[in-house]
Amino acid sequence: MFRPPFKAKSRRLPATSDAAPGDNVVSLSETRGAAATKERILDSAESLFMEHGFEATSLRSITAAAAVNLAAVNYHFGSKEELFQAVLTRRLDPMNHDRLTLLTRLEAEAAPKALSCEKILTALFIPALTLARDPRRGGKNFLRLLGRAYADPAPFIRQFLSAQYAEMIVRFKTAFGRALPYLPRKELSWRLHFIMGALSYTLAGTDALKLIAELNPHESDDDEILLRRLAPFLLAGLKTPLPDVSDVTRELDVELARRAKDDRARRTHLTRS
Amino acid sequence: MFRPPFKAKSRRLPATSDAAPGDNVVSLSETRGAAATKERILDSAESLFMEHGFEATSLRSITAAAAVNLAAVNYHFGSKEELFQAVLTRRLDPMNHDRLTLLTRLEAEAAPKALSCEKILTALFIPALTLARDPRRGGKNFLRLLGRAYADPAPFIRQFLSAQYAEMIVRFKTAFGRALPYLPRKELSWRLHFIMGALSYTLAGTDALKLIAELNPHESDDDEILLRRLAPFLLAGLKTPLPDVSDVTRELDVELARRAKDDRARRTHLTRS
DNA sequence: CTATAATTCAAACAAACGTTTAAATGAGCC
DNA sequence: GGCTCATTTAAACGTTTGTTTGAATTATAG
Repeated sequence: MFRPPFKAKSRRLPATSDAAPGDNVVSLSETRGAAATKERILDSAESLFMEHGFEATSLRSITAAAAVNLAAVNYHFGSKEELFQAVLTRRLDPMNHDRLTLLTRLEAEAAPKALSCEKILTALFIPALTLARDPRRGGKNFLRLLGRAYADPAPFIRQFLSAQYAEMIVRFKTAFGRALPYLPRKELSWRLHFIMGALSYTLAGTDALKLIAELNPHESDDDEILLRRLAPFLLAGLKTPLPDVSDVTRELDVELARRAKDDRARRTHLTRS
Repeated sequence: MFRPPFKAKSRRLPATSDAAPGDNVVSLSETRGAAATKERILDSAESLFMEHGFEATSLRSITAAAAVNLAAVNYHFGSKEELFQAVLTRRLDPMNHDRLTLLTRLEAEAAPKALSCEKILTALFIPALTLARDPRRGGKNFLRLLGRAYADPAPFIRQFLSAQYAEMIVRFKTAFGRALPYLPRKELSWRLHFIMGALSYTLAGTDALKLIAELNPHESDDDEILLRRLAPFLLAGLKTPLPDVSDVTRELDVELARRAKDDRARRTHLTRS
């Protein structure tokens, strides 16, 4: 009997994991015990969810890769959805916390002057890069998984990500607002939206576009090079003057007007024939 | 008996659809017949794939929404995967063809001078916008679906998209290369990658980030406004000087160095204790 | 009208899915 | 040692999945 207490916030831990939180013993030489089982499941799930997506990854493939019993997922996490959230939380939570900490420190260092956009963007990028470069954790896998989760239609994923990102986004938006006081708040919201989109999309590393870039395989795997190129690109967009004085919107208007005219012409031609 | 000939490239069409290709009779007042069945399936599949993704959408839900028999999908398209490809092809093929045509025309108009980045970006955006605004076709649904397909891990989707985009990407890359001759080809590849990513991500319209933008609901649905904001943003990034003289990379280096130092300090502290 | 091929239909298929069950196993405490 | 939990295990649960089948239906051609 004895139903799994997976809903309990803090249940009695097994003997193998009585290390205080904060110690980085993680799970070295820990090959059995409940905590080790949970971690093996999380690791396998992370790479399999990354590779095939949430729906297309079966619990059987996860438990097989983790060398644990099928029922272990439901016992330790409750359900497949909760497992997925646990996979995301494990790395996303520290990363976003890292971002906030770094932003706060940089703000304190720059006080009383406002932080530059360069430094704010740095606070956004560095924690992601740190995660990607950490060899202990499957950081690269995770960032890909995260990028995919952003585009996943499943409601529970979207809800979860919104909640996870909400606080961080607000903080960064006010920071950027201070750095770009001339920029209307709504325009800033758009640009921040574009930045987060480009970041998550780029880190997802969809190889569907690898042929666009003609990159050396090893180079496209280096996230540092990637962010080093992405950051100036996004920063230029962030700092650009308001769109209503831009050349490109004028070109858009020209073509839109031409299409409208063509459309009218085609319509009258059809009614006459 | 009479097995479905869904592999035959051009099989005899039913009586209701003997219109020559190119006529835009589409399927008005066509509520029965094989062609109408195929189109109803495509419409339902488009919106359901958009809403739930490929894996999470069942053939039963598609056929129910289309009011056709369950077996109709396998009869007319062969399999679920082929149906998905048909859904993408139906709109993506004309849209990319439209892009190439528009680019060619603009190049001819500007000859012998090189095309400006603004005009090239226009050739990239206008066909997508035209598709989105066409009320006859579920353009908006489709663009969302497309954005999601870009992030889908399924191999057959990635392969398919690569093939669909290959030609168009090459043409646009050479056009941008002519407009930005000072820019190294590899850097251009990166920036084009970022542009395609931001475009697909933005058009996907993931509402996970709606709270970032604090937008009016109706405003976030207007793809024209969206592209009007996105275009100047991306254009500024495209035209920005090389990253090795950028301020933001310097800031990235500062923080990376600091992290490396902290890391060394932490390591020595641990070995001493 | 009749023959013939194309399409639709209800039903069934085997396989895979997430989840649940109850017994077996394991380790820590008195 | 015996007791008590937490954990693991193998098996089965009931659904749902994409696909196939063969007959019924419909439309076209001669």
